[in-house]
Amino acid sequence: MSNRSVRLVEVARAADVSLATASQVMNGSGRVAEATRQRVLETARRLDYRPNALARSVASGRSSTVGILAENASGMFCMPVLVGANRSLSRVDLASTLYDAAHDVKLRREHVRRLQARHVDGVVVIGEGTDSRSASVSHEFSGPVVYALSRSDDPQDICVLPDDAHAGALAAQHFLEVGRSRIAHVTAESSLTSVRDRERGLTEELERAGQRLVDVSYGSFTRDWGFAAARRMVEDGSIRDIDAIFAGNDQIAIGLEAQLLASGIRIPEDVAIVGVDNAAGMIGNTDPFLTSIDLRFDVVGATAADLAVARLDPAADDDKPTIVTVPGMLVPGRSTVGGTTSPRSLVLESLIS
Amino acid sequence: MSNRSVRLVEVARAADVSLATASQVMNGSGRVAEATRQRVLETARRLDYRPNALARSVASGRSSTVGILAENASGMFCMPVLVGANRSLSRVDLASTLYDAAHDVKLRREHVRRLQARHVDGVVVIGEGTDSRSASVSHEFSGPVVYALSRSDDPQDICVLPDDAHAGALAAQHFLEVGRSRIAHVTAESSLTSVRDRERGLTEELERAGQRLVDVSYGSFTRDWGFAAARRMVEDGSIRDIDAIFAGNDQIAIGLEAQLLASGIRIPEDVAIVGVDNAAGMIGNTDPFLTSIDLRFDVVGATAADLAVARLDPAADDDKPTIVTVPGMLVPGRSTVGGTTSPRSLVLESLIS
DNA sequence: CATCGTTGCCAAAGCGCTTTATCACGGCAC
DNA sequence: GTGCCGTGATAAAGCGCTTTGGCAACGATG
Repeated sequence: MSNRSVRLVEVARAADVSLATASQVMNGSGRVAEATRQRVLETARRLDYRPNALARSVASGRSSTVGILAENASGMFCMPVLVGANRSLSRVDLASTLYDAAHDVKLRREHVRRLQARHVDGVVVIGEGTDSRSASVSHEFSGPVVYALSRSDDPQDICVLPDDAHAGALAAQHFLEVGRSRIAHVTAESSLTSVRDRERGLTEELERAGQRLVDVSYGSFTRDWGFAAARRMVEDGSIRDIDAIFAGNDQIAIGLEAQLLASGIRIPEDVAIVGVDNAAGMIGNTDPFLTSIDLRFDVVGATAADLAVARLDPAADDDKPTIVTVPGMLVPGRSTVGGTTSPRSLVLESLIS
Repeated sequence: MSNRSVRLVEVARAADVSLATASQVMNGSGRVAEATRQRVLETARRLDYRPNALARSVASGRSSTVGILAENASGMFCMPVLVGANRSLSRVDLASTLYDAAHDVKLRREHVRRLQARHVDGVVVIGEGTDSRSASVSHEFSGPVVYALSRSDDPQDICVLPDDAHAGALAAQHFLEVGRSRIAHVTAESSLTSVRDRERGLTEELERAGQRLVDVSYGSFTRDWGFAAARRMVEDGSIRDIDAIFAGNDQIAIGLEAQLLASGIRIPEDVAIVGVDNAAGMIGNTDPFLTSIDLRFDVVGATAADLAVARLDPAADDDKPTIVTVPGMLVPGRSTVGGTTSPRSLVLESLIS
C-alpha cells in the first residue's frame, strides 16, 4: 500500500538538478560532477526512490529481462537449471520470466511470441538433457539466445551441456582411488551422445592408468535394465571378473545394487558402484548410499545465463564456442567408500521409488 | 533477427485510421464501428503486429506481470507449485518473474524491492509447506499478494495450502476399500498443524465407518523415525494389532517398510502402508512401490495464481476466505494394492532375512 | 588576447502506447 | 429550420525515463 512511489523528477527537484542530470546519476552515464552525483544519490536515498523499471525499459529499449523458455518445466532436471540461471541473472539485476512449453509445440510457439512481445533482452532455452534437441529460436530474437541442457538444431547456436566425458573420467578416477581396476560399464543406448561420451571419459581415464574397461552393456536408463544386466552378469559368471561398475544413471545403479545384493554380492566389498545424477541429493538426501556423479545442472543454468548476459553487451561478442561443457562433481556414498554397510541403506534408496 | 517489429502506428496508417482508434481496437476499449474494428484487426494480422508489452505497461500502469517470490526455489516442493502458477498465469497472458530468496532474509528484501521496482501487478509467495510461515509482504505492494504453500504471518493474507485433513481422509478411505480396519498412524511432531490435520482427517473418516485409530506415534519426518517406530511396534508386539499404517510422509513410510520387511512382515499382505508426498511421482516414476498421497502442489500453485488474478480485477474483491485448501489425490502403489510381487520386493525380502 | 578543449549541466526530443477531451456528422423530433 | 443526441473517429496530453545536442563557464594554450 506504499502506493504512490517517488518519481525521478521529484528526486531531481529535491536535489536541485535537472531531470536529465538525475537520470544520468542514476545510471552512471554522462558527465556529472562528483559533488552533484553525491547530492543526487543522497537525495534519492532520503526519498526512498525506486527506479521504475518499466519506464526505463521502454525508454532505453532494453527490458532488463531475460526470458526462460523451458521445453518442459516439470521435468526432473529443469529446476536446478532454472535456479542456477535465475541466481546468475538476479546478480546482475536482470529479471527472468519463465515460460513452460510443457512439450507442446503449439504452446511453445505462443510463448516465443510472448517473449518477443515483451522484448526480452535475451533468452535461455532449457532442454531436458544432453541428448535432447531444441528447435532453434535464435532467429526469432534480436538478442542472444543460449541453450541449456539441450542442443539447438542450429549448429551456430550456443549450447551449455554437462560434461559427460568428464563424468566418466571422474568415475574412473574414483574407482582407481578406492583401489578398483576391473571396471564394467552398464548404461543406456549406445546411440546416445551422453552414453558414448561418458564411456569415452571412463575408458580414457582408465587407459591413462594402464587399465581397460572389462565389460560394457547397453540398455536403457531404467531400473529394470539395471536388474537385467546384473542378473546376466551373475548368471554368466562375468561378475567374477569385475570389482566395480559405472552405471549410466542412478536408476540403473539402483537396479544393479538390488540384484547384486540379492545374489549375495557385497557392495562395495565385492563390487563398487557409481551412478550418475545424484538423485539422492536432488531430493535432499545427504549421506546417500549410492556414490553418484552430480552433473551440476545448477552450474549449467548459471553458465547459460552468464553467457547470455555476456552476449548482451554488444562489445567483443566474437569468440563463439558453440558448445560449452560444465564439469560435474562426484558425491561419495557408501556404494564405493564402504563404511557402515547397513542393508538398510540399500532398501531405502530402492524403496523411494 | 526479425529485427524491427511493427509498430501500432504503422498498423493504424495501413488501416487508414488514427493511432488512437487502432489502440482501442487492440484492447477492445472505446467505441469503434464494427467495420473499422475488423479492418484494423485484419491489417494487424497481415502486418504481423505484436503489441509492445513494455510500452503498454508504462502507459497503462499495469505490467501484465506477476512476481513469484520463492522462499527457497531449490526446495523439493517449489517446482510443482511454480509450474502450476505459471501455467495459470500464462493462460491469461500474464508473465511471471521468479525471484528466489533461497532462505536468505537479506536477499528476500532485495527481491521485494525489485518486485516493487518492476511494478508487478500481483505477487505469489511460494513457501515450503503447510507448516512454513512467510513474513507478510502484502503491505509492500499495492496489488494482490497470495501465499502458496505457506502461511503468512498476517492473518489477513490469503494463503493456499494443501488439504491435510482431506489427505488423512483419503488414506482412511483407501484402507477401508482394501479391507483394512486396524490402522496406525506414524507421523512427525504433533505440534505441526499438518500432522494434526492429517490425523484429524484420518480419524474422522475412520469413525464414520465405525472404526477407530489403533495407534499413533509422533516423531519426525525422517526415515530413521520410520525405522524406529517400526522396530518398536515389532518389539512390543503391537504390530499384531495392525493391518495398515498411515505414514506422515514418504520418508517415514520407507523407513517403516524397510524395517517391517526386515522383520519378516509382508507388505501389503500383513500390513498395508500409505505415505504422503508422492515422491516417486515427483521424480517421474509411475508404477511406484509405495502408495502415496499426492498433495497436488501444482494445483496449489495454480489456485494461488488464480486467486491473485481474480483480485487483480478491482471489481467484487470482497469475499475473502483467507485460507484456501486444495484436495490431494491418492496414487496407488503396491504397498497397499499388492499385485505383481516385483523382483524388487523379492530382493528386499531376501536381502534382509 | 583570441582560441580551443574540457567540464558540468540542462532543454527537449523521443520511446510506443493508452486515455481523455473534443469534434464532425447524420438522424430525429419539434 | 433549429436544436439535440448518439455515434465514430481523432488530436493531443500524458506515462516516467533515457539520450542527444548544445550551451555556458573555465582554464590552458599559443
